[in-house]
Amino acid sequence: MGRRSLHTADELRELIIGASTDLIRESGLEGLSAREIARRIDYSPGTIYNSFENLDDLVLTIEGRLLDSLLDALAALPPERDDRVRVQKIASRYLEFVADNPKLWNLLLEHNLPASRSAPEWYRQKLEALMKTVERALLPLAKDGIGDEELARSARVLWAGVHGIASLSTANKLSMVASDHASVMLEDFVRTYLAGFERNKDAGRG
Amino acid sequence: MGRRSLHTADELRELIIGASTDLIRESGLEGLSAREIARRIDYSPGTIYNSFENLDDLVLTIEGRLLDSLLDALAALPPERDDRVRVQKIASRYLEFVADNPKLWNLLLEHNLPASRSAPEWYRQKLEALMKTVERALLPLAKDGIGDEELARSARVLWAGVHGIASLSTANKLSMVASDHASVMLEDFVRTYLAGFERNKDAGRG
DNA sequence: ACCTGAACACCGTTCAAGT
DNA sequence: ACCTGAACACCGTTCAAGT
Repeated sequence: MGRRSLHTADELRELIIGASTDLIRESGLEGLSAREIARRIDYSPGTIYNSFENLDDLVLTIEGRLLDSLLDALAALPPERDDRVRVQKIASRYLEFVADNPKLWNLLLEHNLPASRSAPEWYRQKLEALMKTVERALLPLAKDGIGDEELARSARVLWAGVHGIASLSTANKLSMVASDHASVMLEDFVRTYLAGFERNKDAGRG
Repeated sequence: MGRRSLHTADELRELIIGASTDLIRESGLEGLSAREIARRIDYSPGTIYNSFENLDDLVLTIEGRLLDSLLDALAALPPERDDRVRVQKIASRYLEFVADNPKLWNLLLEHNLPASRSAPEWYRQKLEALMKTVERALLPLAKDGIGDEELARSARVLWAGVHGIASLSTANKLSMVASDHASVMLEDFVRTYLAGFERNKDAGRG
């Protein structure tokens, strides 16, 4: 029938992203389907493929926005005098963010690109920005003259740990973390890790 | 047509599990379908539903076997005089296991039961057994008179961290961990965490 | 008793045809 | 130019009917 320009290309794109985000919030990646999106925005399934190459691209776009809002949330954190507290705040803001958007966050873990594709450059850059945030927070606690590489590794290790706790608690995975205890565990983890990290400052390896 | 008893119920069950495991090894959870299993074992799709209630039950069974073999692998670890080295060995045996069975291991992360179901008791027990292994390894490094609860929490925190590194590296997720560096990061993580953990032995909180 | 295979209610994606 | 909707190749699951 060719209903023409009821929405601009941009509006249509946003409609699709909005409906998809709703669907994922409601029932996760499993709940997302091109046909269901089409039903909700009152277009035919085929239309979605004018705005996005396929569902993977749509999901990647949503993941990108999610990473942006996490970056914003971390950037909005008030300044902190105590460097250890600053790392703690970053970690708990992350946990809070994940807890506020559990299904949406799970996208980042559940969604696998086909083996033939790897994540686009802009996606990698957002992750890189995230790591830089952690590195900056960690730097004041590091021993003098720590190398870029060692700092980067420490930040990734710390982040992986934070991520492990957050993801196990939120996805209710390996059901080992009661989610109401996640914040306690996280604080415990960061404190313990930082204690070990700062110990490196004074002495060599234990 | 009712081809009768070509295989016993048990044999059929094993055929299904075997074909499913192959499929997952080849192409992950996405590659698994009742119809494809049926094709491979030369039965009709309906037959699978005589052996398993549905695909979730089948997947849960496979996850159980995977956890069993991890438990076996950890139990087979040779004794170790140094307590810190023992924890390191457990962690790296875990990483090795995950690296050897990446897609299969990903089941544990990707596969979500419907909200209406929670994991069966036997499943929780296997996870509990895993945690006990970590707790036992951690105990000699803890301060005297550490409480059961604190030990349990520390073990979970340590495990979550190990898990975070392993899962990010294997799933190639958040593409922040070059997988050839995973073992270095893991060693770094365990060393740093243990240093912090043991510091608690002597002093109060930092 | 065991197994089939059609049936139902779904998918993602493409593309000729319509306005 | 934009959108449709039928078409193709798939799903999970059920269950009457066959041997």
